[in-house]
Amino acid sequence: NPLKTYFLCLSVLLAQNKFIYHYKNMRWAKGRHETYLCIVVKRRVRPNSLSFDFGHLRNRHLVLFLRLMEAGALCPCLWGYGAPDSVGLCYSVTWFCSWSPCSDCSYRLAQFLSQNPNLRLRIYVSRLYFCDPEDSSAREGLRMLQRAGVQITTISTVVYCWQTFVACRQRVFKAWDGLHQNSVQLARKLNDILQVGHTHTHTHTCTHTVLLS
DNA sequence: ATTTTCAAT
Repeated sequence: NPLKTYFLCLSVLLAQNKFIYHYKNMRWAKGRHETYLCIVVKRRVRPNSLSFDFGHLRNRHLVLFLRLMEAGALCPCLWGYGAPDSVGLCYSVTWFCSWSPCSDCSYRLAQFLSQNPNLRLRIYVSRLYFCDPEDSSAREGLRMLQRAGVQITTISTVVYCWQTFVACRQRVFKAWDGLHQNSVQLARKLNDILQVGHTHTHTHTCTHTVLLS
């Protein structure tokens, strides 16, 4: 039963030290041989009611989550809410990834999303996974996600994650050194990656800048 | 910056 497996793998709260270690957005993240994925699933049940699900997965469970989405596990019947008129159901899914998705995951996600236009996905990433070479497939994967309508941004503030996914939530989040600066640099790089293929907009922006200066 | 990278056998 894939759904049972999903709930077994989905843990709700993350230990503080785990969260900080894996979500640190430093440029050279040594030893992060794991990927953490915090997710929030919002589902519009009726025009004025929302259901809300959250938790975190890691490593292979990310692939499992993908597989479950592909298998239709987000369908209301499987989730046990069984609305008979589920035609207009809308999902809003937010991912907070420690590493950005690899090219394979991006490809599968994009494909899944094209078949499920009632699902909106936002992805926040702490670090970019294998995105240094300009022609890397990981970069192309991120662009593919963007074309599939995914909003990809870097995590600039982790307070929401801290309050939502981390145990001992009463403790105030203390930002690590360079959190903001790293996030600015990362955002710039991500922007560069996503700009490729949007040359018209880019040219326009450049012209504008030249005129101004 | 010369560096990092989905962790289970």
